[in-house]
Amino acid sequence: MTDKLQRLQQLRQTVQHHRIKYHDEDAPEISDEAFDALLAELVALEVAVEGFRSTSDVVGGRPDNAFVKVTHQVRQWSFDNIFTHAELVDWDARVRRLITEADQSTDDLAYVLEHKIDGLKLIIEYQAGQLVRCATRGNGQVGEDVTHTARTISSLPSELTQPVDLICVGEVWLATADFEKLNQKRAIANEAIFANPRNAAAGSLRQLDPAVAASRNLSLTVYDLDLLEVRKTKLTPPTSQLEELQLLQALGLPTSNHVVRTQTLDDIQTTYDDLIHTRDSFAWAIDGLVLKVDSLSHQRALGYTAKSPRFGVAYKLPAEQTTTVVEGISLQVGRTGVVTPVAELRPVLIAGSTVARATLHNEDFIKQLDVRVGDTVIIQKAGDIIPEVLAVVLSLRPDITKNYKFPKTVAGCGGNGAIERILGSAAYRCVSLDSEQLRRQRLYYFASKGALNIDGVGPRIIDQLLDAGLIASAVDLFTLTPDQLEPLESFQTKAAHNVVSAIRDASSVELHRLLIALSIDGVGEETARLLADSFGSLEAIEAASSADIAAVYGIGATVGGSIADWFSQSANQAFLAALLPHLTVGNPTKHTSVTKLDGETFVLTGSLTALTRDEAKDLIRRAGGKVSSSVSKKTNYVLVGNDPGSKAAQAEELGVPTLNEATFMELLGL
DNA sequence: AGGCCTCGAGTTCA
DNA sequence: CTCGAGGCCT
Repeated sequence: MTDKLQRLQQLRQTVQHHRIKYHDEDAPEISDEAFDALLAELVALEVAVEGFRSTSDVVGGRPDNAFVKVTHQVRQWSFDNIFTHAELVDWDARVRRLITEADQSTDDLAYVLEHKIDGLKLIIEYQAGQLVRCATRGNGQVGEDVTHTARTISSLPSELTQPVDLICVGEVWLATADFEKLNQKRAIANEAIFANPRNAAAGSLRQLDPAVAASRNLSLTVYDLDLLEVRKTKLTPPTSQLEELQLLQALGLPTSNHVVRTQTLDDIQTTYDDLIHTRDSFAWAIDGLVLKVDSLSHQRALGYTAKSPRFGVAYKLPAEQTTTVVEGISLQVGRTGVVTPVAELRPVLIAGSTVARATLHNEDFIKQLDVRVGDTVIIQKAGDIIPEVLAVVLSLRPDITKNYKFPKTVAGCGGNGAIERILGSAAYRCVSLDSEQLRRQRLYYFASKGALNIDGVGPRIIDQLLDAGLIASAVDLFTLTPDQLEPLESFQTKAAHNVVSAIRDASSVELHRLLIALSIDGVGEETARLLADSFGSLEAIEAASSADIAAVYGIGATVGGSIADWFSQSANQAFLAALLPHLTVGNPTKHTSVTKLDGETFVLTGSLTALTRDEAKDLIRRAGGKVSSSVSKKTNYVLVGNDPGSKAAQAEELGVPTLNEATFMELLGL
């Protein structure tokens, strides 16, 4: 290290130290004049050694431009995502329709395909060919100034080949190999590891100290031209996305070598399928394929929705995976006393949300993966929602780890907290189901949507009521008065009345909902409906033997036994006797022969617009149809709403006809 | 014994 | 909303 460099570093540290003392701690150790002298020397050295001023403009520990809000001159959109070939076909059809409606020809419609790099969007501004500002995307309208760190990106030219004014957009990325090395180093240094290359790139750009950013070796791929001032130059404005890329390249900006222009969907699908297999062979991480309509005139015809441009879309590669660290393994006790181990993860961003926990299912699952506290694990979101632990990265296992031993006792279980393995199952369950926590959870369930559906009374409210001693069991809910609630913290007069009236509303309850609310083993929505419909009243169910119940189509010996057992226990009988006087139980009415959908089975996925899912289910049942929760060959129709889950794809696979909301209403004659 | 299908449990949004 | 496990039917 040269003397100058060393001096520079020492100066930086010293200046930073005094800044903090002065600005943040209000306890300066040296005079203002002395500080100014140090700062002046630092600025001079920075220019001499690095060619630009970085931390020299700092006030209170930050460069005064750093992270300053920047209002983008051109709004920064992001494309919608698609995941399947079917969605691709739909998108293409819509593009063609809209172009035709705009009186343009689709004969020359072409798409440009680019890698969707897993990085961080950067908006770059040049004036007269000189780099003046770099900003993050932020919320699309306002970002943050990161010029001081972006300047350290070696492929970002500080001067263009022509003295133009322009604003362009690119992706800042960290090579996968560098990302992994960086994380290993950080793991050894006991620093938080980055979840993915995108976070690492973002973290590097958001450094105060450009030297740190420089050490990260960031790269840039520019892919879009937002604004170009061609006066005073010989340039002609581009008329297509491809020409934009060529122009950006000619100006000295780094563009991608992996751009494809095509007119066919087959080519797009082939490129996508290839990318699934080759994504790991590129230096950058790829999370999809960006498709853009090539012609700018077509793009203008297509325009924007409130959320995103219509002329492009991101065709996402399957299931994002990432790594994180298991910081602990905790045990959850469910309403039924089943004990589930859960991995407490270092929070990590995956598929658009932060994940901090993931189920480890049971003892066998933990053994099979050999997950230990301290391990780095690979996780993914199954169906883009539920985080799932896939594997342990053994090479990153710390020196001292212990294999996980399932405990013998669990806090939250009744009695001494003992648990036992359920016969013939991988799961453990509390030996004693009589504990404060379990009663609490059964009470949450009692009030929940599927059971009594007491509006606005969720776990939080129930906790307050229990803790204040206002209720001991579900029975006590029905004698609450607003006066009792109002003294509680967080309860205004109105809220107190709302809660009491919600409870009153819920006291008029359909039989099957009451059955669900009782937390009988093996009794969920469907079984409860079967019971209600076959026996007609609670008294009839109470009187039935386990054989009587098992005789019901859809209920077998195990669940039949569990139901009869529940009603035979004196504690449960006492509970019912106390509860029933407060309720008006609605026995099921025999469906009068409306047989429009006679016996046909429906499965719902996605969200509906005109109806709620529950309303749709109700309509189906009232028309004599059945609602099931998973798609099989026996399913007659799958009703597909917005943002459908995997069931839509499953329907396609099994050849089950799908309905959208409109065709569904038609079918029902509405 | 094979397949269908319900239950139960996980989680993260607005 | 989704999946795995296990109950239930054929």
